[in-house]
Amino acid sequence: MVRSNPLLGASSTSITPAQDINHTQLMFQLSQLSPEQLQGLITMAAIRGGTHQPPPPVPQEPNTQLQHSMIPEGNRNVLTSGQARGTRFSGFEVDLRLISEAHIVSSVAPPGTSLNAPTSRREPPIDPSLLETSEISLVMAEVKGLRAELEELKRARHSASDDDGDADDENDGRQRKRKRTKRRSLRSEHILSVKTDRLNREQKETRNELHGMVKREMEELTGITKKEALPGPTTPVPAHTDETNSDHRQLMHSKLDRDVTDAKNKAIIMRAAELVFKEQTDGDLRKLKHKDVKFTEADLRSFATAVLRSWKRRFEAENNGEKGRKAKLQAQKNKRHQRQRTLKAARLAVAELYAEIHDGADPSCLLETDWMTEEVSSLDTSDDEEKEAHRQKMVQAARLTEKEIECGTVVLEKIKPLFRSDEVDGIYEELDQLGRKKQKESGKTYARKPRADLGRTRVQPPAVSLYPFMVRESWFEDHIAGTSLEDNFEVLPEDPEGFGSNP
DNA sequence: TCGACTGTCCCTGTACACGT
DNA sequence: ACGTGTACAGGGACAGTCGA
Repeated sequence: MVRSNPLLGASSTSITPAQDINHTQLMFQLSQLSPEQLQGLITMAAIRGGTHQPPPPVPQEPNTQLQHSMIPEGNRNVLTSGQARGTRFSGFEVDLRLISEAHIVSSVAPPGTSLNAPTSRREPPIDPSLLETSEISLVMAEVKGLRAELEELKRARHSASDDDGDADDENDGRQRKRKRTKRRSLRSEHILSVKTDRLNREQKETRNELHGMVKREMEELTGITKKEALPGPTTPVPAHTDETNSDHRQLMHSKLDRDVTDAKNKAIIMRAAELVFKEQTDGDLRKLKHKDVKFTEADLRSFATAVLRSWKRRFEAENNGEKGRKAKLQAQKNKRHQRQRTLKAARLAVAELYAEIHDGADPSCLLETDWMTEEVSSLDTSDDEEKEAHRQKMVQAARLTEKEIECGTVVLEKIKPLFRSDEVDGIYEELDQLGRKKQKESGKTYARKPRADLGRTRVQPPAVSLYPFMVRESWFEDHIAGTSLEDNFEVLPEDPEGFGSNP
């Protein structure tokens, strides 16, 4: 099979299978090298390709001699044949195939005898002062960039496959090869974008710190802050004045009516990630609490994208009628759910006390958020008159004073789930009493929104499986049996210890 | 009287799952 | 890869209590 190496470009001639170096594989191998090793390879390739200006005579180091001597006769012919085409990097022509071949040669050499020798014992192959001005330094910059990119990919692969981290670097080449063939997803490319429960404490803290930094950077770049209304598509872009250095600069204008992939949005994401990455990888400017947690610029881009999505959502809720309505509904639902959780937490707080009174019967397992009474502040209707009439009923049921009514005191209406049996209702009632008693004994009483019970109930079965003793028989027979709801809930095989049929 | 502390309620932002 | 729906943690606002 003959195919061209994409890295060598269109001008590349056909090459034999032996010379066919997979781009990714090659870059991966190159990434394993130290800067000195790369420097050696580039120098060798340049010399063999005839593009390298010979440096002034310098004492030949043992290792550079070894590098040279390690090239077998056949490969030397290739290197010197001049048939391989070059790739132009910043005005300097260097043959990547030559580099790759030189690398293959070096990679099979015994450790310590070639390029694999420890960095500390190696000297630069040419006078370092020459590198500063020579074209090689430009190539080095290019290669350095590629190395950084490959480091990101390598780290991502490690984090995606397991949590062993750097230990994988010690694995043999066989395992590495297996890993390389693994399919990559975008998620796996981001160290800090893996599921947060797979991160350790330091990584989580660093993640939060970086997220905050990226967000602040984006706020500065766009002028968008939490308190202000989000700018619309036609809002003029104001000039930003930095009072500390009188630097007048134009704010970057986000397009919140467009996707995060929109060119302007993308530019903001890239810029914010770049600025934070530069700052937080700079030894002097780095402010992160944990100095050794690794992260990539891709992580920061991912965070920046999430920030922009969040703004976009807010913008749409403010400006799109249908989406705004949905957002309001969701907020209402969240609020109700939150109250159920509060109720659960309050009952959980006295569960131990309950168990002490009832021979160790622990009611904690009966406290699912989903099983708690709902508390709603208004009727779900768009009819204002109906709403007001319902409020009046609540106000009366809660026995509000005239003053409280005038102040618009909010009353929460209890909506009891109909599935609950008398026994479980009794347990909840006792827990609530214990809670009230506990608070009374502490001598502290706090203002709470008044509650009203107008007798409304919820027929829907809960999503969480029920214990048999919790189910009200009449509810099942009247509302569930024989209906489509019958398949919508599940009853556990037996009651918990201390309750129902398991006293 | 005032500041510190605490409980309650709710908003906001983040994380995750899922569909496209 | 992206948008969307949803759950939930964190923290702010507010109000009541307590002790100096």
